[in-house]
Amino acid sequence: MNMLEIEAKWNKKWEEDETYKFDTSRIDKKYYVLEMFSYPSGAKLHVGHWFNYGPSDSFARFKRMQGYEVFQPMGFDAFGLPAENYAIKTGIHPKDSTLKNIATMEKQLKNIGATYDWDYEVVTCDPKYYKWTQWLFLQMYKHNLAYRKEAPVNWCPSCKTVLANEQVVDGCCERCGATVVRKNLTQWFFKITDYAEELLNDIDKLDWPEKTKLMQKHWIGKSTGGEIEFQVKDKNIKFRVFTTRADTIFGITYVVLAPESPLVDELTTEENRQAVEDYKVQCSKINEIERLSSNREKTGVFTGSYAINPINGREVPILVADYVLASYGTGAVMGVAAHDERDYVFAVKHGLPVERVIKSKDGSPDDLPFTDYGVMVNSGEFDGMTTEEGRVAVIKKLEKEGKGALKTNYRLRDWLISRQRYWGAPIPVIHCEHCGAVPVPEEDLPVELPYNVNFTPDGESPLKKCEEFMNVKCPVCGRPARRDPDTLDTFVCSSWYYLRYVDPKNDKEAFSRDKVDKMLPVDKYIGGAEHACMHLLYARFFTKALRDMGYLDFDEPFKSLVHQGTILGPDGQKMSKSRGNVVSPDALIEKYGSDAFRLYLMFGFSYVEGGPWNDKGLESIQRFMDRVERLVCHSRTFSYNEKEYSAVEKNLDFVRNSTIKSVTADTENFSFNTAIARIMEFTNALTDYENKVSDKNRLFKDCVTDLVKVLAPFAPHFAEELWEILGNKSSVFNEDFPKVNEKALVKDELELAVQINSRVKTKIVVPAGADNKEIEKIALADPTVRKLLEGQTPKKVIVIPHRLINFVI
RNA sequence: GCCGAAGUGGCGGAAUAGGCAGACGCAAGGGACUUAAAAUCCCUCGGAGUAAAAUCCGUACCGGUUCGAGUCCGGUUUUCGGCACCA
Repeated sequence: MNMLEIEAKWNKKWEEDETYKFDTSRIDKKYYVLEMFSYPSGAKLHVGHWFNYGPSDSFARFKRMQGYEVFQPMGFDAFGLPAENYAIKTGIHPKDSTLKNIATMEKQLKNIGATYDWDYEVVTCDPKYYKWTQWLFLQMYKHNLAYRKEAPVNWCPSCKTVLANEQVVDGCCERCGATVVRKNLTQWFFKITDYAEELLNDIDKLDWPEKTKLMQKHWIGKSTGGEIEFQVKDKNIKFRVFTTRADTIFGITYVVLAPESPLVDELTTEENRQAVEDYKVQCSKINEIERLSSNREKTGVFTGSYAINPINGREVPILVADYVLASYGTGAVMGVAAHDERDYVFAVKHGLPVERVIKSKDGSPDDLPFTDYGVMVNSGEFDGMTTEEGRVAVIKKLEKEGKGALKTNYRLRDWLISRQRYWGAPIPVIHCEHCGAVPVPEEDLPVELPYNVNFTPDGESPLKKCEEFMNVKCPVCGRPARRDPDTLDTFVCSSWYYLRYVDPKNDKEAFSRDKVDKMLPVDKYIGGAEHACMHLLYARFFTKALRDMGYLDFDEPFKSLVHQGTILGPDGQKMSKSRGNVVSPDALIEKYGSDAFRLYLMFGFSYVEGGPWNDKGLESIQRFMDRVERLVCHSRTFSYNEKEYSAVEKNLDFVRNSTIKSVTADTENFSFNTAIARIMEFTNALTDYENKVSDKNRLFKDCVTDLVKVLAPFAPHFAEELWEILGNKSSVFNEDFPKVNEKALVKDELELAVQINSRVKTKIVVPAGADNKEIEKIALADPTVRKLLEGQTPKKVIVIPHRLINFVI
């Protein structure tokens, strides 16, 4: 077969017949399969894209054959940093390069032969799309879920530009090598923390990989504890710390502020100011991952001020140290050297006292620091309380005095959405000297991204330099005002695209409520595990926020989730241009066809694991396809009898039905490699029958028909061609996926392994219905078993139905 | 560093809920057919051991639980993903 011709033939036919157009009249049977949309990078589709889209499409086809009306849209996550960097390097405008890349990728995606309905395509950089991204921002703003505050950015003092984390290499600018510092800018945030509790609680309802759920739980990072208020000695200043271990309050020997805490300036005395300022500069050069590294030396300086422990009036020094983060809790912690690992290391290094106030419950001697839960000692009225009791009792007491409160804290931070970049959706806000930050009226959307912009980095956001964009009239007072020069994080665009897909041409609203309520949630969402915490959490947040605003009526966007693994380069490294290990499928597809290529990807790798690329097995896939083709062609030439099944036929029927059963279950689980292995076994059994049985039963022909059907989702063009060869006029994808005849799977006899002391020694055959007693009896009557037992009476007999019997002697 | 996951033949990978490790395939070796090659078909294929068996060892490493561990528990180690401005 010339696979290229066949693929072209069927692609054309499917398009003409609109085989895969979503039929809205069957919406009650809908099944929404969604793959994470692509970033349109310059390169062509690589092996990784195919690994994502090919198997997902096979899954979609499988669902279609099960009778579902499958909705499988495709689109592009088109804004983002790479296009802008490319523009800076080459002068090619991000819009031009992006649209060109999209055109190329669309063409290539069509070649996969997937069941995408391109009528529903979504492109995030299209003003018709980002109009609604901006509208969603306005809704967030209206519902108090968007606000501005100061937040640090990576700043390259030499390029005078903000850098993405990715552009910072070992603390230096990737372009010029200058040391990157942190600098505060006023930026927009979404209040995702308002939903922390619900985001956490609903995780358990999701059919997602357990590891992903766990990662999100840790990311949200709920911890229950309390806030404790400290009075600063000789100053009219109070501040709070968050702690989960209020029971250690008598052991506080110092207090630490994050270097970025606004309190630092207020609390630093004149003689300490220089040292503190120097320290802050030093800290601004270190990133958070390094800062939190527990084996890094714990640096810090004294502010010169003292805090008063509210429980016992004791004065303790206030220090500044970078192991405390401004973004978590209150940006201040109490130092309990005896009962916290980091505090202990810090205290020892800085000569601070270590005072023990918790002893272990069982009284065993233990080393410092003792971080387990225990019993309070040297703690006045609280002595004898356990950690569990004390951590509440201490806060309760302080609460009565107005010096504390029980408090739940989350590690999750609000979502920073401002980007000081060009290639993104402009933030629809106007800044007026008189009226402040004013949202753009909805009727003025979209705020279109101007084309003629100088995006070379020189200290300003690119949009800020575009006067015709920046200068507008204030929508409230009409006086001259300026637009917000920043654009939205691309994660904002991708947090709602699954909603837009079902209604992409709607120019009255972001999506019709009726449509999303009928089509959502997504039944199967497929994408990389690297999105576990960010994209997947942001999308969940959007859904919940929109629900509360009354725009939709479900709680979770993605009912079921699967992560595909990564195909690495042949060297075992992640594919990248710079490593030069990117594998292009084009030549292989030209040689073997896209079906063989897709089959190989599904057969050769675990879908969830991925692995290093090698194309050694592709030929074998071709051989397999040849075998199937031969079977199909031969099957037309035989004449068949309709006799009752002999043992050979019974066995063939068994293989047929166990194949159907396994392939159904495996495909459901995205275990494509084993599904295809089962189809190969079925093919082998059929070949065997063809070669060995001359008077062929009608069963053979039926099996060949089923073989083509079960293969269809995995090799769509090939199967469609075979289906035609078998004399059918309609598409094989309008057929039902074969159903299991359970009766054919019932065997009269079973083979069991016989173990002596848990080692397999021999096998016995027992009637299928035999109970444990009977099995034991049959085994004991077996001459080989009797010999093995050497006349001994087993101490214990264990029967595992359908598997084995074990004699312990 | 922290969080999450993985480690099985020469290779890709299988092993419902703790029950016959290595399904399926690749590579390799041997054979059949052929003038020959290709294609196709058949056999062998974790290691040691043996004439063949028996037997022993074997799922990263060390230890544990169990009649029985690739699977569960404790520890070690290596690799991969994420760590909030790559998407």
